[in-house]
Amino acid sequence: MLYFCGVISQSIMEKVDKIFEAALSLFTTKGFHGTPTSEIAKTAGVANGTLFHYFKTKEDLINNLYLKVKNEMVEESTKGIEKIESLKLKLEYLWSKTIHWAMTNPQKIFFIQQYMYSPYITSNTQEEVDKIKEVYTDLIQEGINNHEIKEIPVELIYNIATQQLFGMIQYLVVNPEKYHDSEFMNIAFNLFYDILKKN
Amino acid sequence: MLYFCGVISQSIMEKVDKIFEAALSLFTTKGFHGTPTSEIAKTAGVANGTLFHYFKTKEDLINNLYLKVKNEMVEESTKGIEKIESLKLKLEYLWSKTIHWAMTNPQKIFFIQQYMYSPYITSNTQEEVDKIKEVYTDLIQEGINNHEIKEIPVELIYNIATQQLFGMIQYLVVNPEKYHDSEFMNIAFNLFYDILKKN
Amino acid sequence: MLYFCGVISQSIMEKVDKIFEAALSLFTTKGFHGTPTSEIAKTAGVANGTLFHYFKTKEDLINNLYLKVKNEMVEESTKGIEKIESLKLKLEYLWSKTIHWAMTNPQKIFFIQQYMYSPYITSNTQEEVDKIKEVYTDLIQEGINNHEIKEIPVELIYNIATQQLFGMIQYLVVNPEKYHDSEFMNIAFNLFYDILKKN
Amino acid sequence: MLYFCGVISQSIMEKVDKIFEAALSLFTTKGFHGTPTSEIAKTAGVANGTLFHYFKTKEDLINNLYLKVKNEMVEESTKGIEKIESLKLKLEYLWSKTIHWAMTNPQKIFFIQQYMYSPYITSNTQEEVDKIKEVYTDLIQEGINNHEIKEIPVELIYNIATQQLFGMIQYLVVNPEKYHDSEFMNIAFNLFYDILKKN
DNA sequence: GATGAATGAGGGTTCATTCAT
DNA sequence: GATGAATGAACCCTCATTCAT
Repeated sequence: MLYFCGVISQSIMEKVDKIFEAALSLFTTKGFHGTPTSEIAKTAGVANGTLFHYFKTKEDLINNLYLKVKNEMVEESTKGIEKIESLKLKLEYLWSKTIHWAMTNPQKIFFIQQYMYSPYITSNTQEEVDKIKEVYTDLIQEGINNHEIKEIPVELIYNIATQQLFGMIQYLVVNPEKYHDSEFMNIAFNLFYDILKKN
Repeated sequence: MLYFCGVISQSIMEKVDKIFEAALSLFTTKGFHGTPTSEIAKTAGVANGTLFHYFKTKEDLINNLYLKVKNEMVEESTKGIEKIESLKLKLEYLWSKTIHWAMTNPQKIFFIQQYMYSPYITSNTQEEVDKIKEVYTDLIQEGINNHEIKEIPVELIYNIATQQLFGMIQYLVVNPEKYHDSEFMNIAFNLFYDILKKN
Repeated sequence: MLYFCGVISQSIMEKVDKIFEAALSLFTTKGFHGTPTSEIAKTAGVANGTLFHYFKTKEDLINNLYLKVKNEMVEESTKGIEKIESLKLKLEYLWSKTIHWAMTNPQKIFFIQQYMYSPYITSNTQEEVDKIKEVYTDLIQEGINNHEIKEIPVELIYNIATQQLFGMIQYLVVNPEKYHDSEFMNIAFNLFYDILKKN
Repeated sequence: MLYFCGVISQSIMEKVDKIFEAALSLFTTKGFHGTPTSEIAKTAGVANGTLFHYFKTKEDLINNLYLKVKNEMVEESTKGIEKIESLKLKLEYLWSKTIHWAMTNPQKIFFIQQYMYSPYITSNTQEEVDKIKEVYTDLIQEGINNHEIKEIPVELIYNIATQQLFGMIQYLVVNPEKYHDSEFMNIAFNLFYDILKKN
């Protein structure tokens, strides 16, 4: 994938990004099958064939898009976390950063939810995603070792925490005024933290 | 839709059900787009045209299937709940029945997860599904009124509880031996109940 | 074709006629291909299969309908002509009766115009129609023999006269008020008669 | 529609024209419904999808074909008419040129007759065709103003003349030897002209 | 005779992908 | 690299026709 290269001409960068942008919007609203590659190209303002210079197939496009969005979510929510000392504050940092990212990128979070279990996402991509999630599971494992988090399988905690976070985001998308209610958000975080914390 | 009628000849009933069964299996493994109607018909052992005799379009089929599966999940998990007195036991009943249903119908729970946010499911269907979920939200509201459940918006609790339950199911699907470990299941339920229960 | 029989139960008669009526209306407005037999049946108020009791195929239906309508046009326009003596008056009688029939049965004349050259009308049907038109060609031949009509091939005169009549009907359909203008109608007939009459 | 552009690569021009040619032949002999688009493409020597690259639907194809053929008929029959002075000679020129075109393009005239009243031809197309026919109605109006043509509504004269011409063409198609009989053709034209000319 | 569920061949159309320019 | 005309396989859906009741 050329777009991972560091030094690339501006115009090429722009084209790939426009394709990603168009694909994100269209896949989310119309579905994978409901979106012709021709429409993606048209929306992106490039020629039909150009799309296939950057992505071997349509599936290749959605898989790369999925990885890119997942990466972005993790990067955005973990950026600066190393400065924080206590585990609880780290978790709160992650939790609120993730929610912030979701609230400012509703289409992206919706895209993730929609294609998480879709058969278009290959197992190869899933494995890549699994590597990314180690950032989170390592933190959980550390908390277990320090007796701050319950002694429960890491995978289970991760699943439950992630899913619960998604449930919270869903609620905030429908009730965005709550997002600015700090008292509510405080209670909400404790709903999350209480599951993890020991005793 | 004839299959809603009470008295119907066996053979017609069988045909619609065979179509549902084939569609469930194929949509789950190959996706909506990846499954030709011809393959559904062939798998169901009926003619291609027969499918369109019962369902106006392929989308009509998946929407009816989604409703049917959702209904089944709720019915199976709530059957007999009226005999139980305490709220906590009611919640445990629902929780374990739902997990039991999911473990014995892995394809159905996977189908729900996969098509929950898909654009193929119309808003009309979503509204029907929302009516079904009242069984759960009524129970939560009752618990809030009795001061047994936290005073948090019902919608939020429902979202978080549901999503967390899905997280648990995902874990059990990957680690089925845990399902028979009653100690584990006990801890697991408390992870669920602790979020809901007041202090 | 059962509907040609003299003694038939009322209900059967009615069904065939309702099918004819529905087919006439639908074929004219939506075309042969654009009209499913199921819609004809539904419009006629009979079951889908009933149509195929009376007509072996859809083509059989349109061919019989075409013959029926053509027959009706000829019968309606020639009824009572035997009482008239002069050739000119006979022609005027035919001309005005045909126009009258067309104006009171616009759908039928439109149907004839539309399917006259259509490939759905078999050569067999065309031959039947050709037999019907002898009523007219015989009259023309008689006029030629009596030196009242130009000595031009009968077929040509018939073609020209028929087509010109259709041209007139088309005009009257668009401008129906002219139909009640007897001065106009008189001029119009002479446009028709002048081509035929010798000198 | 690219084929309307003046400067176009030969190969594109050829493809559209081959599709038109194939469609004309097949629609005329087998009817609109009786002709699969796949057969049109095959006959034209292009891929099935290519047809839909140039025409949005099958109906779009027949409408464009109808317009093209009508246009050709008018252009062929009016080419050079401006050099002729007298109205009678102009009419004779039009009449004989039209018949000539019809005799050398029997399939095209048959196509026009067959689809003139068909529901596949949209009202939009009919309006376009109506614009073309002004060439003729203007000429008739001019003749009426000069007291050379009967004072009868232009629309009526146009209808009658057109239809009568079609009647003549039909006759000539069945009896082509008459087309070379100049005495016959002379009489034939007078059958046409006598309706129009004043007294 | 009348019905209408069931059929399955067939057709219009779409669209991912290619490739010559 | 970028284009977009061309492709043709594949799919959803229609509908004339059958046949058991």
